[in-house]
Amino acid sequence: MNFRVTDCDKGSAARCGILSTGHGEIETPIFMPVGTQGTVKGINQRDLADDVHAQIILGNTYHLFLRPGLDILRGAGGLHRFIGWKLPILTDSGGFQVFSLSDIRKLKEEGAEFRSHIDGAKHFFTPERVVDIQRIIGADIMMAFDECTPYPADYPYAKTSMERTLRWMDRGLKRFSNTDPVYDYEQVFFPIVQGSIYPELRRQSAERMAEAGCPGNAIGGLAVGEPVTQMYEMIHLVNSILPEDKPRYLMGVGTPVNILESIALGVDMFDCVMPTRNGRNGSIFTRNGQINIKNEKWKADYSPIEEGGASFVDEMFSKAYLRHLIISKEILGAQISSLHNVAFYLWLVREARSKIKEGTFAGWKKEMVEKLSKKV
RNA sequence: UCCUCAGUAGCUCAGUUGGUCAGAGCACCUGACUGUUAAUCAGGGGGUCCUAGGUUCAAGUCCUAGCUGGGGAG
Repeated sequence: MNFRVTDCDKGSAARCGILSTGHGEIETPIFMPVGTQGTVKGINQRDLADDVHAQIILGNTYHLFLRPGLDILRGAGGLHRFIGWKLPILTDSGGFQVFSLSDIRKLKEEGAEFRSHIDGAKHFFTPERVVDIQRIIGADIMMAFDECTPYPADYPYAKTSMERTLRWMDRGLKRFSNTDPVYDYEQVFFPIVQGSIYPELRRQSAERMAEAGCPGNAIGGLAVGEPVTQMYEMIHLVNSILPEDKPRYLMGVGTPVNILESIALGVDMFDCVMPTRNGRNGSIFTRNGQINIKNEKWKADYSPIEEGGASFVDEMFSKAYLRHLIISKEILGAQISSLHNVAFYLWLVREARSKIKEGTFAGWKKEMVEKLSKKV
């Protein structure tokens, strides 16, 4: 895998780059829609590629391992073929599930034991096994197994957690180096910086990642409840340590404003469930702010969802119609709002790239942040 | 005409032997949602308990009459 920074913003750490993978090139900064179970919920693969212009999507190791399972994925020839997606895929390792499914897992030095939320069966995930699984899934970019440290975490816990994640990173990287892709394209391995909100821990973690020399690095454990200013401080600190010539991936973030601010801090890759999940629940992101389409005020608003919006649905359907669909719990409502929101996110990063290239990013970002912060 | 059952929130209904009995679900309104156990979750407004009398310290709860609706008999 190769990463090439093509343009740098003068007023901030924002930059544009091209990341080439086994399934083609990705322009950064990029937003990666989340497709946990081999589907970006509510959006089919053709719309995802042709309308949304997604360049890469996510899958999840834990969820795909449980269902459909490795035999089915291997039999299909990997996740790309299984789901009919020709562009790159990044898989999260299950590290987030260590956090989000804390009730049904036991954390040990060796790894994490999960009780399947589907049938209760026990499964032991180790840093090595998670690499093996991601080999079989066939992710272009596979993530190290980590613990997404919960918030708040006191210093001793955050330190223990961060250090274990470092040891897991070493083990995962070793397994990665000693194994080959299952299919006929390159796979790469990204480690994940942890350390909660403690600068000292973040620094240590980031330094070790930098040393490891992987083709890309991720920042995890943020946007889990801490104040946003602290999140930005951590990103700023970590990005000052992570190598400039490698892509930086901020995991699980975030709101459109979070994304713009983080691009300004030098982040290149993002993923978040927000556009799909919030979309299903009636939140519509637009250039002029966030809309709760369930609100009564849209009941008879026959204007387009978003004039000049990024998706074909924006001018094809009205707010009143979308409200009707969402309130009636019609499947199409979830589909339209997901498509709109994800297209909006991709539009946002596309605009950011072009502003960085033009050298007008700072002013544009300021203006956008103001607009995007509003509730309409 | 008689018998019988029912009448409690916008809707469908819970409310034990009269004493936190003014409740639920849905609907409506509003809010959350950040590497997806979420087409989810939380909160809010809203009722002269059909009407009028009566019994009782106390009545959606018991009694009488009426009104409305369902079922049945003639």
